[in-house]
Amino acid sequence: MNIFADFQKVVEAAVAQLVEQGKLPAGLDMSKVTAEPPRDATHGDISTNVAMVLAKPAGTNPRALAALLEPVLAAHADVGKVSVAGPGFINLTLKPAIWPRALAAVLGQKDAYGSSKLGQGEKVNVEYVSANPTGPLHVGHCRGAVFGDALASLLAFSGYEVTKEYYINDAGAQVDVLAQSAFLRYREALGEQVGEIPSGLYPGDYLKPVGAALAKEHGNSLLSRNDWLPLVRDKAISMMMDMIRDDLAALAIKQEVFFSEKSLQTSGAVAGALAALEKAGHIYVGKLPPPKGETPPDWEDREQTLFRASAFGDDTDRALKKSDGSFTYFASDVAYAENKIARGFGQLIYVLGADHGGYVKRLQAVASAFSGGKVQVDVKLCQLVKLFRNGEPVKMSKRAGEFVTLRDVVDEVGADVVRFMMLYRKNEAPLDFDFAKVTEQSKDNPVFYVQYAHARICSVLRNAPANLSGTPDFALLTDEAEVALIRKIVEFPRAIEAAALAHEPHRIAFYLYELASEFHSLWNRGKELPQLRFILEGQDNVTLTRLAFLTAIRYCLANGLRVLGVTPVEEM
RNA sequence: GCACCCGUAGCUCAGCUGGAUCAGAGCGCUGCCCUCCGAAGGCAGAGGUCAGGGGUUCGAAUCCCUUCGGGUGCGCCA
Repeated sequence: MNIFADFQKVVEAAVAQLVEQGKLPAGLDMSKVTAEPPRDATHGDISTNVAMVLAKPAGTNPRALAALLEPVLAAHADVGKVSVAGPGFINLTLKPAIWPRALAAVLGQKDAYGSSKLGQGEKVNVEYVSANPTGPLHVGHCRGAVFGDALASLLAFSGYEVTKEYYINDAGAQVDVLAQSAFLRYREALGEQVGEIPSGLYPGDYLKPVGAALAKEHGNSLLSRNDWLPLVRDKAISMMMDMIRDDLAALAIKQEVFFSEKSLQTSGAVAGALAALEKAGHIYVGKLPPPKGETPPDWEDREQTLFRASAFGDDTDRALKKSDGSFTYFASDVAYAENKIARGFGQLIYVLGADHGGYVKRLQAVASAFSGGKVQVDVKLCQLVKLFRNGEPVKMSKRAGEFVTLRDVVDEVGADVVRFMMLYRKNEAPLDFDFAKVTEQSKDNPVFYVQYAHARICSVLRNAPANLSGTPDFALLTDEAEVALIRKIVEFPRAIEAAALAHEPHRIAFYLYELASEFHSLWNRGKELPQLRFILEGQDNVTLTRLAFLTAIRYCLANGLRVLGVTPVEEM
């Protein structure tokens, strides 16, 4: 039950009724009409802008239109009072009976409270992480990983059919370097002294097991073969991907599709995709102008095979083949997009690092070219995470292989903390992550604060006497703090829906923080006003009511946390 | 030079896709609240020309233009 969505329909019906009576013209655009909680709760329970939005197209003014709508809305069974305020807001105060019904609905829906059919089963592809399979994930990958995963589960919760996907970059030069690095470790495993790993190769110890595995599998037979590279490469990639999957599992992330870039090339999909574009007239051979301003010193003016991305909103056309005729990385992306679209996705979401900003338009251009503009592409760019330890920035040197791995962070502070903190900020805002702060058990730490609210509720429920008699009666919840919480509970589905539509999971994190805050506030009122406590001896009806009330709050907290992939803990 | 992101309180950031006593939260600062289900909390005070300027309309922190300031990226790397 989402009373705001419900009342939006009520408002629309009221307009339709007036149209039918000939008091309003037909064909009014309802898309900007909203029904939302008013900023100030004293204005009522639901506020709609219908009169202001429709006044002009209806050829009247907001106050007059509001006056027309007022009696129609007042006739609704759940509406207690209608008032017109300000420039033409219509405020509805609902009859008190609606709240017990709303709370009862929450208790009935349990774990499903907040879920919806918003997406109507539309197929959505969320691609995230997609780190090169050349080593373990590092902190930089954390944010995109968590963000993508939370967004995927948010969309699934909202009625979309979501596929979580990882694109394996197993076709470029970097995996040959990986193979060479692994081969060195192989020789090392056979007893050779390899010394310092030459620069340009991957120095990390994590390739030692790959070398050992190769030695175990092949003995020294690879040394005498000159075709060892593909074999070593495949083994190394496979072991790196196992490691990456393990890293992701530590963050409770499990993607279902791991899509190989190489498979696109070997299967001919890349050539096929280019042929399709060619046929549609989106490809030509030509020269790109050098970038404005400083011309790169190594600039050579050469002909390339180009995609007419500029026809689809990109700044310039994009190279599909290098000057030597081989495919660019982007060509694989083109084939990959074609593949995704062929699989029937209506929306493609890419979660990328902020350094891929220049890539957004060409991805949209490709999808547009293949789908005729029908498939939507949303690229979510995640800004950098800055690590701190007690206020001091953590230094990382990539050259020396001294980067902080994702695993290091998760091992130190726990998956729940990492996940919540990564989501407690808009994706396009940079994020500071201080090891000391995020593990602190105080209200300064939002993860803790929200979890604490949930644990406190569980604590009360544990302490409740078993043999209460009577029935809950939500009409007994009349204190302002209680009423505020009921409103907040009722808002939950709306918060989820808004977050899903905007592809912004951080909104849920903020909602949960606010909900927790209202709860802690009510709790403390119980210190000053003992009659507000949850468990009251000898007043079973009140106690039962408040326990049911707490349970409803708990569903909001737990369901919201679950969407974010954070465990709702019962004790701390 | 071009494109994208950002600019809100001393600090870190929200602001529900244009709404109303709307300028908010947390930290920090000042002062309060445990005989009581978890004080691991809560309440109150001080603090901002929403970077500057213009425009769009009933209405702008939010949309458009522009200036300034910060970040990222910019043919064949992946």
